[in-house]
Amino acid sequence: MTGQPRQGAEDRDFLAELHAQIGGRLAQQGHRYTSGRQELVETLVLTGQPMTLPDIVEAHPKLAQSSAYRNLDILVRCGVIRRINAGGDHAYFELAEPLLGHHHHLICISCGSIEDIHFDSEIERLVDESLNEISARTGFTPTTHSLDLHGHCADC
Amino acid sequence: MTGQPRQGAEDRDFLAELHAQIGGRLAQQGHRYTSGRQELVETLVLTGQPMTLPDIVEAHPKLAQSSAYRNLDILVRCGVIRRINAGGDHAYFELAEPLLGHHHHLICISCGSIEDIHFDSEIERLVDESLNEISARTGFTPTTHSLDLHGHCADC
DNA sequence: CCTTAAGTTGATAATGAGTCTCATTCCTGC
DNA sequence: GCAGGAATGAGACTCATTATCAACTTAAGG
Repeated sequence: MTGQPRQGAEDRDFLAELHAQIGGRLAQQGHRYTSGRQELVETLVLTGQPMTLPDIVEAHPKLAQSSAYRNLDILVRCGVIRRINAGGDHAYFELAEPLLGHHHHLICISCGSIEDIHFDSEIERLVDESLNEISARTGFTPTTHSLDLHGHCADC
Repeated sequence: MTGQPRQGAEDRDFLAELHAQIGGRLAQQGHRYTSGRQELVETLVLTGQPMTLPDIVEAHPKLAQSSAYRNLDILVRCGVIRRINAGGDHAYFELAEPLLGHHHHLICISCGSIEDIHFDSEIERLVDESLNEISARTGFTPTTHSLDLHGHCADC
């Protein structure tokens, strides 16, 4: 479901529904779902992997840098896009979890690339339990967790 | 062991041994363990929580900003200190896991504070298993994992 | 339609965390 | 002691990201 570029016929339906959902979310916050924002989202969906801003602009040169940054920020605020701080020069962006599903990342400490991975749901359940217990004990109110694996990717 | 400021008598032994270990690591890479670097380490140890560079300089105004950055970088390269990218303006620094033990973080998305937490070792074992399996399948060579909880701290 | 208000865009300027430079100072082994 | 390498600190610099602002687009009323 995740991690694959989308192009087929049923994926057009997926895109249409996604756009509808996102349009709703933006409207709730008094924002418009303009063509530039749609292209931003489609670029992320079609790539199927987290992208940096230079990645995005390169893949879609029509998007002005300043607008891309501004729109990514708005989409992040609206919960449509998630910003990933991998430690390199640039932040990475991908669809937010409500749209893409809960998952984690393989982060290469050599080349900085990021790949999505999915965990066994049993493990997720156990981790969630632990986290909830810790939250209850410390008065911390969790919204999400991130479990990322750092190392060297197959190419490095 | 972690998360508590250190001041007591047996903690002086801990510090002495720590300094010895770190000195060895630095020497291996042809670096000296100067007083500025020792103070950097002690500030982190005594605080017992991840700190940003402004935190460190405020706690120890003798340290010049440029030297602090340079020395943190060297200590990170030598595996003595770990850099945490929490997403805020500043990176956080803490003792590396070989010195502080494996642990995770509560990251407040309001005020940006970071607190150390420890997991049940059984959970850690299961997570490690999953991660190893994923690594084997994808050709990824892991060095470490990060499991952080994002949300609002008790004060926010 | 016309108007108006609000949202958006893109070029550009500004911000600021982190890095680099370099002259000076400090160590350390000989 | 002293020569050579390492470290320091002040300041200049880089560059990802944000803010600014005038021009443009859109949506809703009247």
